[in-house]
Amino acid sequence: MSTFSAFLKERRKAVGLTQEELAFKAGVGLRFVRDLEQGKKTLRLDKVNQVLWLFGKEVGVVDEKADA
Amino acid sequence: MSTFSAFLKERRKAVGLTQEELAFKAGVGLRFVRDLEQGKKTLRLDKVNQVLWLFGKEVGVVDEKADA
DNA sequence: AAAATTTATACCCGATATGGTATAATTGAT
DNA sequence: ATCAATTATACCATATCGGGTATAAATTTT
Repeated sequence: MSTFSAFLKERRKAVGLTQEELAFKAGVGLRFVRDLEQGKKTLRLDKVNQVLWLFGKEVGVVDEKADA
Repeated sequence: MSTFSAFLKERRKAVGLTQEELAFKAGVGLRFVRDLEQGKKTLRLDKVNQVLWLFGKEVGVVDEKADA
């Protein structure tokens, strides 16, 4: 499950950004941010990282079903 | 940095599997396992998960530069 | 309430990841 | 040191991701 979806959707709103603004800041396409928040599971690792880095986070190994 | 590389390479050897066996068990191609352990950064999230699940782990959000 | 903004869904296209295979290099065993 | 097994690198094919755009739906603002 894309915990990324929940995490980012919340974080983005917390700092008051639109998907479009976030996409621009992260250097990814708007479509990607949408797919990401929609929970698409086949995203590319590096692109996800580009977004997470905006929040001081990144993709890593966690225990199964764990919630970061 | 693909912490995945280090994590999986070590874990795989710990259980005494070859890349080929791991690939088969995970249901991914041998080439993918190789790319993964080689630290390729543009891998697909779902494929990485297929491998991590074999070890009770998965991809998740972690603090930047953190080591799981 | 309507209007405006934001988000979701659908389509096309180009770039590339994945899988397969082959070969080279490396590692391990005898 | 030789031979076997494992791993690394390279090439080709197919599938699909990411970006862009357009439209619909949903949310927010007034």
